[in-house]
Amino acid sequence: MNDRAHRSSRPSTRRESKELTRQALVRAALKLLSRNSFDSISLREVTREGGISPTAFYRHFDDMEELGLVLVEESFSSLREMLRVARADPSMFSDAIRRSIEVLLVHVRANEGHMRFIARERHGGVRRLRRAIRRELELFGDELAVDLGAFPLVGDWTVDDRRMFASLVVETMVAMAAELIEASPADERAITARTERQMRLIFTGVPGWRSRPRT
Amino acid sequence: MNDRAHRSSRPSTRRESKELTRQALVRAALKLLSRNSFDSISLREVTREGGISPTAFYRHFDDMEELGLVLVEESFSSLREMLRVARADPSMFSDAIRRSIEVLLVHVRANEGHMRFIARERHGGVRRLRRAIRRELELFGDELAVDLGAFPLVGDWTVDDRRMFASLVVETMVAMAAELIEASPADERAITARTERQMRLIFTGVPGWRSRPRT
DNA sequence: TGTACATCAGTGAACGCGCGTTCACTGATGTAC
DNA sequence: TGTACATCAGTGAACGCGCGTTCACTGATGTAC
Repeated sequence: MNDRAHRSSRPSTRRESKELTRQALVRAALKLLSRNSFDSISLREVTREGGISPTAFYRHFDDMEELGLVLVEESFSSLREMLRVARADPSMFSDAIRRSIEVLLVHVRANEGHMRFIARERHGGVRRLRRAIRRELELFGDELAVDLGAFPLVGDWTVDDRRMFASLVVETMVAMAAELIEASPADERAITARTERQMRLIFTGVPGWRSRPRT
Repeated sequence: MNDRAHRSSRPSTRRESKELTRQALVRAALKLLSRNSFDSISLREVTREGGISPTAFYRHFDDMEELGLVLVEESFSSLREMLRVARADPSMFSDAIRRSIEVLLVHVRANEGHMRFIARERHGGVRRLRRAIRRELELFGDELAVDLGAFPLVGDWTVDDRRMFASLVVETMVAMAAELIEASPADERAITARTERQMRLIFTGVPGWRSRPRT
């Protein structure tokens, strides 16, 4: 009993190796997605890249769409982790805009596959992926809306206005990420600098914004 | 001689019907693109939808990519036409933001195929299409930067600041268009209203923006 | 205007290829006692 | 601990299908004289 409980508390070798194969498939898909969009890569390509036979794919996913949904979850959990770490960063208070852009830049460079997947499939050819990504971006925006409430004045805005604000920020940041992925390192500075000025312009409007409920 | 000149001044029946077939292929591609992304639709699908045999495709385009580039040109020439008409609209002066959003809304509803193509292939799986669309969006932004110079204060900004401003506006407008395409008519009002507030927030920052050359 | 020839948009058969999915299987890992 | 059986991740052959591209062709339209 003790021994059994002990064994089942850590994954068996079989489970472990299945998990490794699964991760290989996910990584293979992300690699192929750097050149093509999701609805044009094939199950056979993914298994070839992942190093298993086509038939073994079904031991892990019902079909390609299910793999796509896993990619959505993965991509956004890494984004949420980014937000969590950023919140704990003390330099956020003194220079939030510049620091946020820096954090996103680092995240994009460290998670190119995930960010490209989000940018590409957000408006891509697979409905369920579009919906899943839109939903995640909305949740992300809601989280950000709370953080934005910590800025002077914004805390007194209506919930609706904070959401409007957050979605503008999210949109601007996603646009920067998408552009960075395509750009050469030489253009990096120009892109982040322009985005920073755009963010500053947006924030410059804050003191003049008259937030009232339900016009 | 007179007779020949006369004949060649209007398109022959052969040219006309070739042009009609070509347009049928373009329309067929746009229709298929409402369900899939460009790199996952096939030449045979396009010709099937267009009502000709697969082999006749090559009478009009070298390959699918060339068709895609034609779609980019078409999509942006309709967008530029929109901008041209909007400029001549007298109500633009009194209520530019609301009116611009209204114009774009009408354009999206009248040109769903084109706008979906831009949103989808902008970050899609075909490199040449991404580049062509990015280039067109930059040109569009440059045109808009000139128009924005007509606003109070903005006319005195540096070229670089006007471009930064224009690209923020373009990004926000493209995001609205992409969202409208996916949305049900019931959500239309909420989307345009939110975008209008975002635009107003951005413009609220204008008086506070200190534009100077080369920081 | 009439005739003889050139052009060329569109056809249909054919090709080799990669696809998603099924099936019966293998053999290593896990479990019961 | 050892044995006998169960589980199940991964295999390889096979299927029917749609793909892009080639080729020689047809016949209506266009052109020269």
